[in-house]
Amino acid sequence: MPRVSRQQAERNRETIATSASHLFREYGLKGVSVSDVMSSAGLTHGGFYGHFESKDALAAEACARAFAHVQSAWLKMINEHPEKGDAHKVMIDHYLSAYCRDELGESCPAVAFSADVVREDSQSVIRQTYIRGLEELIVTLSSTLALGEQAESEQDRRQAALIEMSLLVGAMTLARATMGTPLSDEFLGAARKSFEIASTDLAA
Amino acid sequence: MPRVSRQQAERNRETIATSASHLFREYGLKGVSVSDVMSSAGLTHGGFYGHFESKDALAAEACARAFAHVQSAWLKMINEHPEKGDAHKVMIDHYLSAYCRDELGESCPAVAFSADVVREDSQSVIRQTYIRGLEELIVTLSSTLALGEQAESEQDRRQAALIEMSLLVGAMTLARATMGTPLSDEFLGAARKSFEIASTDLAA
DNA sequence: TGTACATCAGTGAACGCGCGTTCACTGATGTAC
DNA sequence: TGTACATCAGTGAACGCGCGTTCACTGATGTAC
Repeated sequence: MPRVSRQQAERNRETIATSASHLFREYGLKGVSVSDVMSSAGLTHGGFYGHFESKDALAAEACARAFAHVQSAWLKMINEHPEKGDAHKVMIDHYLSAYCRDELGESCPAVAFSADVVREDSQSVIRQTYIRGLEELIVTLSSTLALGEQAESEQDRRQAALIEMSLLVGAMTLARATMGTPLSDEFLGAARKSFEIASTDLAA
Repeated sequence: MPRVSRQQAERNRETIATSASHLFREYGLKGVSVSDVMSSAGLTHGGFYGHFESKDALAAEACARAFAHVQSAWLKMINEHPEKGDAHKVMIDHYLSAYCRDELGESCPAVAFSADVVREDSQSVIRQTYIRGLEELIVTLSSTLALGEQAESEQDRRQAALIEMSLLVGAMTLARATMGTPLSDEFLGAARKSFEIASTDLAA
């Protein structure tokens, strides 16, 4: 059934990218072949290079899409919780939920792609994509911070956001690596508690 | 030059395991072949299966060795800094140093193996090795915590250790992924600052 | 609107390559006398 | 201590396999009249 309509071809491209975004996050860049992605999209492997220049190019696009997805989810939460600090709490609770830990394919790209990105050289497209996506998440996270009443500097906000981002990524990484043991829930619980205490401190 | 002495054979096994421990941390389990490990140890690939049952078995041993190395480094710091809280500060400062970020081959195994471990099934030897090593690091880290004067519970200590471990792993992961950009140093700096503030709070 | 034909999205065989693992072989080591 | 021989650590060719990528082909789509 070759030669589908242009509209269908564009839809196929979307499906390939979406499948890749999920598969790469679940199994890693080297744990998924081009054939895996294509059959997951209901196609055969040969047509791949009509849509993407290389596996690396697909990986970069999959990474960008994953970041865009988290970014829009966070913006949605911010819109839906206009009261100061509410959105922040919702975002953190969702990020550190057991659901988010278990659904590897929906994983936060900052966690899922980190190991692969570290091992790419710094000029690679996926690395640049990762850094841009991460920087945008930090800015968004920073915007939700309701620090104390005292005049806090912009640097304080950014620093707080960097620490929070690190804690989110670290707790999720370790909770995933220890999945199936009590330690896994302990990591999520401890991190959530840490955010609660910080909020209380700031509110006081 | 086949048939070396038993002593030399045992030394070769050590070299293979040590090389693997460094290579796997730098390039990931799937980024290093058995041939890579063997030639890094100055041997040819064929002899590998005389020393290890499989690549997976080598990976598990390499992971165990990396954890043992960090554990002994921490215990050494604790011994050398008996004053309350001093060892903790030294450990944290070292962990979050630019040197530790840049030397991927010497990397903390909790960071380096996390992505590979997440993608192994929960019965795999490397996963069990990782979890045991991580749990031991947490206990050691917990033992260095000088919490406030008020009677803190054992749960408080453990929770604080889990949070600290998460922050260490997250900050290092993100600093590595953003290496070569200013953001990388920002992550390390922000995390170090976070530990300082926590210490000040506790001291007060 | 209908026909003729060029286009090109998708197929599946094929490419060279490197992987984890096996194995017949070699020759120094270790042992029995 | 010296000799004869069994052992076995390391070598390198070979195995089947799956990878990323290419390409000749097919036939429905898109277009020109």
